[in-house]
Amino acid sequence: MTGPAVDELRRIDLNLLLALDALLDERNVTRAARRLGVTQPALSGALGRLRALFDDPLFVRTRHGVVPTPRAEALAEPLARWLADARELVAPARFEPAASERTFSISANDYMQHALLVPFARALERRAPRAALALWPQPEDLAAQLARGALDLAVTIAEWAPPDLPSRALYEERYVGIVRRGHAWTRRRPSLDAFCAAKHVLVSPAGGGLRGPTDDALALLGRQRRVALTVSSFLLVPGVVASRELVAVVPERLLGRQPGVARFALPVDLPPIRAIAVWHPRWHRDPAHAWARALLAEVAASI
DNA sequence: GCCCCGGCGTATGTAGAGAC
DNA sequence: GTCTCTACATACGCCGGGGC
Repeated sequence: MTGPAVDELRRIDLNLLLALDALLDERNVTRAARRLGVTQPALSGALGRLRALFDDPLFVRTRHGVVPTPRAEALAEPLARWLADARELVAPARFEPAASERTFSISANDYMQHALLVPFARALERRAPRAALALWPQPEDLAAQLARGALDLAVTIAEWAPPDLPSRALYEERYVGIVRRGHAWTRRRPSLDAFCAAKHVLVSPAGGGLRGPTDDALALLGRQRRVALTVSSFLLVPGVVASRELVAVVPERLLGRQPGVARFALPVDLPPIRAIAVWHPRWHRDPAHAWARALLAEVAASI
């Protein structure tokens, strides 16, 4: 809206419309003034401004008060509608999951999508059947995507989250080692030497990276492992390990009931995975966003 | 900090109707 | 015709917000 239309609206004082509403209801300036908490002359002044605004007397005096002119009568219904809309506009924002058609865009790596966001999608379908969920891979410019509103939330681990963004802890889990079923390590924990000498599969979502949390933990001990293969997806790891003489270190939940692979005890201590949700501050008080965050935390607590 | 403007309250004026 | 009551309008001063 621009130009003359905006100028017209600028001339309208909401208090004048409230005065008109009270006058239409009470048909008495003194009682309408009392209802609005102002004095009679103040409301009389407001009536004068209303008359100038609408270029109509609006009310004429009678023995027992005032009666509206046809112009004022005609204003009654649209005014009531406008005031109801205005009250709705300033009422506290609400979110109705059952009626919402909002699309929630969430990024996460493929493993977290599998472990957390697939159950979240089921919960969302139950609670907000008309809403939609868009899952995205973790972008390199995560903070920028959140700031632009391209993403509502990102599920990531605390160490990788952009600094200074609001976040909420979701779940913790530990790393486990996996090898092909029947491998000697499934019966006896490997030595650190054997572990470092084995051929490892490393997940590098961005592709090409040759370091992970396992390498950092080994580096603290002055050791190094042999990475023979990198893949871009956690979900590829069990299949790769099941068919070759490779070992991998993966989040515990990834193992599940994967055929052909079995876990083994790691000879090195790794810090737990702390999964968190992060978002941009501008969404912090958005009712729909807060509802989705709470649902995500609820699902995370149940997996 | 000063000035202007708009809105409000107090005091008062005005108009209409009823009682006598 | 005059007084009284009720209700709205007007004059004036004060105050707060906005612009410079």
